Order: sequence, then C-alpha cells, then structure tokens
Amino acid sequence: MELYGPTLRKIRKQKGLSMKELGKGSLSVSFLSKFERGESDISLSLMNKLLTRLNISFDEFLFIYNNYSNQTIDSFFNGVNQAYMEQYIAKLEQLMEVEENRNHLILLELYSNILKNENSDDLQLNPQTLFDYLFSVEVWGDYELKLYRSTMLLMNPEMVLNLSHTAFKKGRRYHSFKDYKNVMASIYLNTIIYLIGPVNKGDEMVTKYEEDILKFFSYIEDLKLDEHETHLRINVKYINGIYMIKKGQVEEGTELVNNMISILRDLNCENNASDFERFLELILKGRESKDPDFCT
Amino acid sequence: MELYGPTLRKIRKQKGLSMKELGKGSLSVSFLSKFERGESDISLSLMNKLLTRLNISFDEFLFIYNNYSNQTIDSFFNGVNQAYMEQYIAKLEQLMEVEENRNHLILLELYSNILKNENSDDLQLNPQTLFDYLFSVEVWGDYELKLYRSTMLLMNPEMVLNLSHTAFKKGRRYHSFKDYKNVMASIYLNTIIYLIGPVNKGDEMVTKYEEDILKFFSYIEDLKLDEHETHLRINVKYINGIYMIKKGQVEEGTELVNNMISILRDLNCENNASDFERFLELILKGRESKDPDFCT
DNA sequence: TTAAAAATTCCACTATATGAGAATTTTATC
DNA sequence: GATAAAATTCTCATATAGTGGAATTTTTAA
Repeated sequence: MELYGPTLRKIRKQKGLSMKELGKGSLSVSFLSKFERGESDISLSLMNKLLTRLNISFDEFLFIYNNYSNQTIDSFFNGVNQAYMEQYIAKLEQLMEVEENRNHLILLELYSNILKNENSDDLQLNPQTLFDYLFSVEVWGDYELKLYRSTMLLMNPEMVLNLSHTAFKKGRRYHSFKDYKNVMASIYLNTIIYLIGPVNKGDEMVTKYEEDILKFFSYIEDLKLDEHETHLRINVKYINGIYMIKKGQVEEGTELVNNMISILRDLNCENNASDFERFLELILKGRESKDPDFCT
Repeated sequence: MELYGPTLRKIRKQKGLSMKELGKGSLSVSFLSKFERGESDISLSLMNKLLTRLNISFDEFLFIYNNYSNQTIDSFFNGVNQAYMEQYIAKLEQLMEVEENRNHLILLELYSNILKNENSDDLQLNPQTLFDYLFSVEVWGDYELKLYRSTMLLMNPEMVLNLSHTAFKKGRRYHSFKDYKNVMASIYLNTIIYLIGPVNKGDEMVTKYEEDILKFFSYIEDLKLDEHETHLRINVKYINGIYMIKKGQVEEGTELVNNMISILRDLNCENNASDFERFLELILKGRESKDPDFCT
C-alpha cells in the first residue's frame, strides 16, 4: 500500500483548511485523520472528492507526492529516447527495472536490442512488433500517440503511411486532450518528410505519394491550430516550403523556408534555425546532382 | 460512489488485455471482475497500479470517464472567464451549481457580484478577498497560479506588484510542472504592462517602478524558455519593445515591436497581430500628447 | 497562566473492499 | 457442433475502509 495520506495532509495545511472543512459532505473527520496519518488507504471515489475540493488534479497530487517531480508518460518517453540517442545501454536497462510495473515495455526492449545488435533483421523484436501492437489497439490514447511519434523513424515508409492514417482515425477521440495538437502535428509533419523521400533522391516519391502528402497537409489544416501555436505554424510552413522545392517550385519554396529560418533567428532560436538551414541545403544539393536510384 | 470500473473495463478491452494480465502482481481476477462490473469501489493504491500497467494517467482516465471531455482546472477557468467576458450572469450562476463541490468559488462569486453591482467598492467580496486568500496559501499550485493570472486585472498596481513577487516565490516548486512556464511568463508580462502604466499617461510609473520592471524581465530570463516556445518569445520581445518606447527609446522600440507584428502576420496570426498593432498605436499616441496627470 | 474553543486522535463498531477457488460462460480449434 | 482452453463470474471468508462519538491535544484570547 502506498501512503498517500501524509501528502494530502501537507497540501491541506498549505491551503489552510481544517479536516472538518475538507471532509465536509464527503467523509468523516475521524477517517480523514486516520488516512492522513498513513494508517489507511482510501477509495478512489473519496480521493476524487477530496482533490476536487482542494482544486487539485490527480496528476498534480502525484507530482507533489513524488517530491515535486513528474513521473508521467512524457518523462518516461523522454528518458528512453535520450538513453537511446546517447546509445547508453546501461541506462536503458536501468529504466527497464525502474519501470517494470508498466505493462508495455516494447519500446525499451526494442531499443536495447537495436543497440546491442547491429543486424536488426533477425531480431525477434523488431519494428513489426510495434506496428502490430499499434494496429491492434482500438482507440489510441496519449501513450499510443506518443509511442508512435517516437518510433516512426524506425519504420519503413509503408508502415508509416499506414500508421499515420491509423493515428488520424484512432486518435480522434482525444482531440480535446492536452497535447493532442502537438503530437498530431508532429506525426503528420514527420510523415510528410518521410513521403517526400530522402534528400539526395529525385522526386519519384513525391510523385508517387502526392495524394497522401496532400491528405496529411489537410489533416494538419483540420487541426485548426490556434494563433498562439506559433511553433507548429512555423514548422508547417517550413515543411510546406520543402515540399514545394521537391515539387519543382524551387524559388517560392526556398523563399518560404528562408522566411521561417529568419523568423527563428529573430527569436534567438539558433539551434532550430541552423537545423532548418542544414536540411534546406541538403535538399537543394540533392536537386542539383540528381541521382535518382540512390537511396539510403 | 462513482462507478469507475466499467470505464476501466472499456480501456482494458481497447488495449486487448485480459483481466489476468492486467491484474498480475497487484490484484485478484475475482475482485477486478467485480470492480469492472461496477459492483465495488477500489482503493487509490490499486487503481494507481492498474493505470500504470495500462500506461494511462489519472487525468487521462478521468478524461475518458467523462466521455472524452476535460473537467480540469483549465476548463473551469475557461468557462468562468468566458461567462464573465460575455457578462452572462445566468451562466455564472449555473457554473456555481455545477461546480459546488469545489472548495473555493471565490472567483465565481466575485465575478457575479461585479456583474450584478456596478459599484464594486462596497462589496463584501472584493479583490482584497482574493488577495488575502492568495497571500495566505503557503505553496502556490496550478490553481493559485491560474487563479491569480485570471484576476490580475481586477487588482490595483500595488497588489499586483506584491502578488507577482509572491507568485515567483511561492510557485517555484512547480517549475517542472506542465503549464508552469506559460502561466509564469504571462503573469510576469502582465505585471510589466501594469507597471509601465496606462497608455495615455507619461513615464512616471516607468520611472517609479523601473527596478521592479527589470526584476520581472529577469524572472522571465530565469524561466529559460525553450526554443520551441516561440509564442512566449514573441510576447516577451514585444513587451520589451513597448517598454523601450515608454522609456524614450522610441525608434528601437518601435522597430522591435513592428518586427514581432510582421512575424505574426507571416504566420497568419491576424488577430494577435492587430491587437499588438492597436496597442502600439495607443502607446505612440500617448507619447505625443503627453498629459501627465490624466489617469484612468 | 488559564479557560474556552477548535482541531485532532482514539476506540468500538459497521460496511465494504479484496482474495481463493469453484462454477459458469466465452472463445478457439478441429 | 463437440471439446478443450481461456476468460469471466459467483460464493463465501476475511481484512480493512470508513463512521460516530468520547477523549485528548493544540490553538486562541484574555
């Protein structure tokens, strides 16, 4: 049993409430006392009432319980992705222990397999496993959306094409949930990048997938980004510019892209700006020395 | 007792898990069955284990439980503020009933009092009540920060000055919590606007509060905004430009401000852009016809 | 310092959350 | 459509969540 009571007591005191006031209408003072002293667990319903009265969400409560640090899905993904980027196997294995009570450690296992074994074709656990899992889940929640977003790069274009459409269909119910627009927009943008094809290749893929690409742009349109979501707007316009270049509208595309880069510079986002710049250069170089059959 | 079980069952099935798999290591299948059928409540500890295994947060669970709609602090504030802006008393009173189990309806009461009674000086419930509450709470959480953000405009400059410093001090523990940077940045920016003084007034307030204004700019600095937080960056630079104008550096300030406005236009944020533009005009006009003693 | 008031804890009791294993229903396979 | 296997529900026993009220401690105010 976890001892949530003492944390609740702390919060109650910070807000200057007595047990009587807090419990009014939902539970007895005597029980509240017992619970706050860590001598009893509490039912979900009662806890919900208490937190509502305190104007605190469950997530905020757990944030405090964990000494003002987050133990969310996001921090899980951040940890895993960082360890993977840094090729830090020990860290992945450590995470695997810490997070063992999660049901679904596919991602961790997959990453550590990839890091241990360069030849990833004969892994029992390969991107196909992920694909199968994601495909089997009926409604994608926060977890599935973020799981997919952080593993898109491991999959081949056909899988990505398929799963991104699936994300659209199976994730829709979450449209009013917190990170939805952010996650969705980055999924769609990554998909478009994928379908545009490698920088050093010609425009076969753009042609082949043109319809899909336009569809994903329209999905982004449907998100109805708010005016304050400027970061996403910048990214959308940037990718749009890249797409125009690939399609042959080199001048207009380059202008759009450069406009976005200069906006980032104006806002002192130097890292983002130079990433964008570097990618633009690759795209432009790729067009000059067309080498249609070379593909990484 | 709330019936959370059936929702849990729905989620479990969507993810394709059996009760045995879900309960493994934390609770018995027989109890899980009873709970999922809505025939029992469940303890907080057990529910936490279940949700962890399902890779779902409490807030996400409640989102689903409420038919995929949010009942968060944010949506509460949105509703209240909207009703107030639209001067819609009936809506406020309706909200008061719906949300009656929250402990703290100060905001609602205050708003409906203001709307009912133009002469707000002799209200029993006035901004001072809010000030006292906020001042008495030891650690400001999500609720206090957002409560303050949405009521700053009702208070006088001295209260704002005091509470914004308080927000800095008492809100710090939340620095890694979700909306923290956003809320804090808008509090600091609003404070600066406040201290700069009314548009049609001279620069007495800028001079009087110069030290504080610089302090709040440094608080924003301390937030270490990420590169992707472009919206905040735009706002910070904009306010900085306004401040420069008020201080007498009219040319540089105007240039900075116009730069931000044109960025917003480039990103099709027409509403934001014209708001910014309108405010800039007022500021510039205020400088021309200096009328030092007139104050709204 | 002391008495009154408020807040909290303790204790005896009741309601219900939870587990073990048998009985039943559903699913899968041929 | 018969049979085995898997998943779920049911029955009953027990641990513990939760209550009312008396006893104790803490706070407040003179």
